[in-house]
Amino acid sequence: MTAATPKGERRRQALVEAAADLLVDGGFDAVRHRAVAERAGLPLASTTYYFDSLDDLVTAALEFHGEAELAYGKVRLAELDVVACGGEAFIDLVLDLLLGPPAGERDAEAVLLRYERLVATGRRPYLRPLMRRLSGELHGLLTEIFGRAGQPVGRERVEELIALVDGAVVNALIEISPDPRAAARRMLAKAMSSR
Amino acid sequence: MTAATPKGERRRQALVEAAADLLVDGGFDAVRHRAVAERAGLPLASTTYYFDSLDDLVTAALEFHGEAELAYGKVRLAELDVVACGGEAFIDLVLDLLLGPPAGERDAEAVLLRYERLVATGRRPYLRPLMRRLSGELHGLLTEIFGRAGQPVGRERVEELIALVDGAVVNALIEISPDPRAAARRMLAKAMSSR
DNA sequence: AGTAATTTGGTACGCTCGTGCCAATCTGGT
DNA sequence: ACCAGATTGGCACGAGCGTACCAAATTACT
Repeated sequence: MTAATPKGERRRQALVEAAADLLVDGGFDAVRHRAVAERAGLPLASTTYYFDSLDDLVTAALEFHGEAELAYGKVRLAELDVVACGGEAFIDLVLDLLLGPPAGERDAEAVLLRYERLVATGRRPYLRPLMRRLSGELHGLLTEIFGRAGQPVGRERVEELIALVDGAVVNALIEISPDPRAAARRMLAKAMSSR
Repeated sequence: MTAATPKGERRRQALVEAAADLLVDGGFDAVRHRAVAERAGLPLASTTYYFDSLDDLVTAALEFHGEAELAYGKVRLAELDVVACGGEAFIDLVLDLLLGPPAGERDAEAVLLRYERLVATGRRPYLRPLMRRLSGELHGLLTEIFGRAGQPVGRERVEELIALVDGAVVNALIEISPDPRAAARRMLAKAMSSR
């Protein structure tokens, strides 16, 4: 069900944002009708009025969150300063695109959803079209960043670097005090310096 | 609670195996008291008698499954034929260690748990000690395989190759017809030929 | 054989969940 | 102002969940 009224559209959007927040805080399991309604300050039934099912709500929340990430990436791309984009700064830029802006103490948690959603797609085929689109746009963004920074790369090389970062992150998640960004940074620095 | 009787120990083990099966088939969410009891052909209460909580049961199931994987890896290591271990065959061996034996049509599903558990550890700190141990043993096994095959590698190189495979897999999970093994194979072949 | 400890398994409690229902209310077009 | 359609929100149903309980049965040990 989609809203037909401006106010209705605002309510629907509030639900999507509340669901996206829950997604970040507690993962897929945290997105429940009642939790979403409460966080949005709306009655329970509004969640079933605007979304055919919980899967619909989860999909909308994931799309909203993914688009926000891409928007952040586009901003970073637009404000890219080609001259001040040396090795260190460039690596940080790539990491910010792939993992989001550094979140300090809560970095591991902030990064987690990026991988939960990949793995979750394995058991939720209905997420595949969305995830493929988001992933494709991210690849494009990254390719453009490399080109703009004077290091043009092919599709294979981009996929290789992304895989390296992603693999480093998921393996870092099991550490006592996980610092996935640092692990990814190490891998990325080594891979980019050796070519 | 741990069993004090031989029969009790057998029952407990049956529960662990049933839970491990459910873990493979349906992921973490599928491991429920009732589902485990039913699959093991035991009454519901046996699950709470032998395990203090569901987390305990999940942990035991994951440990059982992980040990089985390591045992498989050790077998492959033991039967390694150094001469017939050329590039292609060696890559397949490494993939089998990291992803388990090829499962044909259901390969994507079989591989999935290996990554679900990494990501799940992000929100379940109680899994960290176990996952660290399993991961450490796998790294050791892989290092030994490389050495035995006449390509000794350092810790950093092993971690890099593992990250490459893992990253390739999680990114392959969102494809229409996921073939994570093929994606990992491509990455691995390229990385190992270029050095 | 007898007693104590362990194990068994049926049952129930309290809770959360997704979802359906429907009278009341609001809104936009005429 | 009026009315059809959109929206609201309180409520309840049935299912599944983790877990506790406890009398009966079994087992281990002297």
